[in-house]
Amino acid sequence: MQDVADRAGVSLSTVSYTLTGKRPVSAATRVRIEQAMADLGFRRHPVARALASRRTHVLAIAYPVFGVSLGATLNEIVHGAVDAAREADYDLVLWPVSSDEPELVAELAAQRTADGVLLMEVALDDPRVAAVEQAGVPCALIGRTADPGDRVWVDIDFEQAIEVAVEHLVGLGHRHLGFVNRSQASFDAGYGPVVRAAAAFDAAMTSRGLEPVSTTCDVLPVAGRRATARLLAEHPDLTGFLVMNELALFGVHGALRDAGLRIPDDVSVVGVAITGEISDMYDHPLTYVSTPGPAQGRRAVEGLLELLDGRRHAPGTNLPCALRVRETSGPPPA
Amino acid sequence: MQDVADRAGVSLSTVSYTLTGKRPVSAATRVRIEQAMADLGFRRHPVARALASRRTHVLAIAYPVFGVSLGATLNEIVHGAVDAAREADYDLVLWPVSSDEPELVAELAAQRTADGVLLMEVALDDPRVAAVEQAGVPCALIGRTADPGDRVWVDIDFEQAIEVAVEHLVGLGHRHLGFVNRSQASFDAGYGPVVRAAAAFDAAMTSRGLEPVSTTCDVLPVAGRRATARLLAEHPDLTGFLVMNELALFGVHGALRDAGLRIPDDVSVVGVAITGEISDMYDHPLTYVSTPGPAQGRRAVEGLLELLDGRRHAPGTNLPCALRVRETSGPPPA
DNA sequence: TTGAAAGCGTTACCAA
DNA sequence: TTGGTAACGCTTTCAA
Repeated sequence: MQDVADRAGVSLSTVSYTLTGKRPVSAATRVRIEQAMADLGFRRHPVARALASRRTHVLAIAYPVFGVSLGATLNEIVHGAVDAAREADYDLVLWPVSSDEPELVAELAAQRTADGVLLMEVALDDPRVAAVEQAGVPCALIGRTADPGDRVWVDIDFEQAIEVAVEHLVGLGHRHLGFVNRSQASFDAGYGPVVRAAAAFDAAMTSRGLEPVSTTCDVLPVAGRRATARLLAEHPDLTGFLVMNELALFGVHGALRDAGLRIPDDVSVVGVAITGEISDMYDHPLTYVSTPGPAQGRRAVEGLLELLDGRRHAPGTNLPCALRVRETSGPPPA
Repeated sequence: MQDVADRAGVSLSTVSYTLTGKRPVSAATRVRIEQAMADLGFRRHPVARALASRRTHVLAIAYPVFGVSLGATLNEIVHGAVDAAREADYDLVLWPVSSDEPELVAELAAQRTADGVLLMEVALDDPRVAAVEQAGVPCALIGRTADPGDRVWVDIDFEQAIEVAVEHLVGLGHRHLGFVNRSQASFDAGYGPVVRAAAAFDAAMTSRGLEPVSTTCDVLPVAGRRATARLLAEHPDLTGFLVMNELALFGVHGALRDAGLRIPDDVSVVGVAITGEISDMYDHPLTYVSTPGPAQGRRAVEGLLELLDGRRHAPGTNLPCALRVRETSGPPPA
């Protein structure tokens, strides 16, 4: 940077100030400096910058490399986060830690190698939150804890997602719908998405005078197959299925076919909180209610940056999902 | 750190040296210093360390957030890499960049915010390699370029993987095997895994006096379904399938069932270069030839660190795969 | 609008 | 075996 200053005939500090923009610099010298930087192929050194300014200009996202999801969902969030970070001139790195390693997250945060941390797949009582905050690093939650306080959080509006799916099928004429949720274990643990979706489904059905039929299901194709088969056995009149379980989806199809049912002639299937990528993976393009995906990551980053800059941040938000009608839903058989 | 020095009654530099171990420190003072560090809850500041030592102690891995794989395969590699890095006291971060953004990789490397870069899903002519190296940052390849030179690379021994799978099925009595490869586009592009597997399958079959039947197939369940149906139509005598295509696998099953074939009674299915996680996702636990997964990441990191330390590094390696016999393979029908 | 210089928290060189 | 101190490449305060 001294080289740039010399070549532009100014002091080192002026170069720094044209870079940071924290002090007015006359147009003339700015041009000379920029020219000098171009000539010399100058690049700011982030490490030195971080040391001097006590800001790394890096955001980290705890990325669960061993989660149970297919990756597509997480990656959409990451994508949105990356975009938002880049726009704000921040780098976004992923920390490969699974959700049950709060100590690791704590250690990484304590290193102060990132200005803020994004937490994905946040549980109701997530030790990672305290881990990060105790290190004095602000964090944003994708999902939310039981009591998020005035933290930055971005969650999915599961109530709306379920409502939209039910409305779609009921609107097509269905009266008997089954809901395949995620695992019983996560339900028992009070994991937000699972509990809220279960309640939302019951509400959506009963408010329409319909009987809610639902089941939890491990996040595995085989589990989906068994759960669906059981549901069909107990409720042979079911003509529509809501599935909020990426992997189980694949088993659901198998079970329906085993039962001799065609999609969507005999039975409709709607994925809930699914990405387009997953929908494409289905045998026939799956009708689904999409996750807000990128928007979640984006909002989380924006909120986190507001926090960092001391701007007041918007309160937490539940983002809505959008119905995408494709080829697995239609009117019930006559 | 000055605080630690004061409390231990030594100079700042001595504290630094007990930390780095680059200079002998008497046992007595070492103990005092460690005590002082514990008392004060001292933590080294990685940013300052990086600036002074010109080493970040961070390794980055270009993580394709929008790859076509299911994530499980990539994540196994990441896991191995993380472990190896941690053992060597390095941090490993993931850079969320897709493989077709070499400029991004170049920019990140030029920031010199990592001491070395791991590249996954390396193509035969991968611009990322030059991008990283031109920034003066060493890299290791998972997969390999057409001419890896004396770079560090770790690839899968696809020849062995195919051979093992063929041997397994032929050993069970099969004479007519079909191979479902990855996309035609990647074959045409000369992508290593696809080209090598195709050749290996032909070799394994012809060397046994058998006719090799194979097809390329997009990385999608529907594509797998169609490809398998076509293969069956053209070669009704097929009794075994090798599938080196994570997503197509799900479609293969559907096609076989559509044809009224039971697994493994009528037809056997073997996944090639698949992870256990994928195997578990199959309707019945899939017989497969596993990827070396974590070993790939581990070896790549080890090689990269050797490079960084100026130790001579081992040449590139093809890691072998292991056959896992589960429930989708058996003798052909009589 | 600009310059000079004091840090930022380490490492590593030069002496002792 | 230890201490003092100049970097490392920036940001930012204090002066002008």
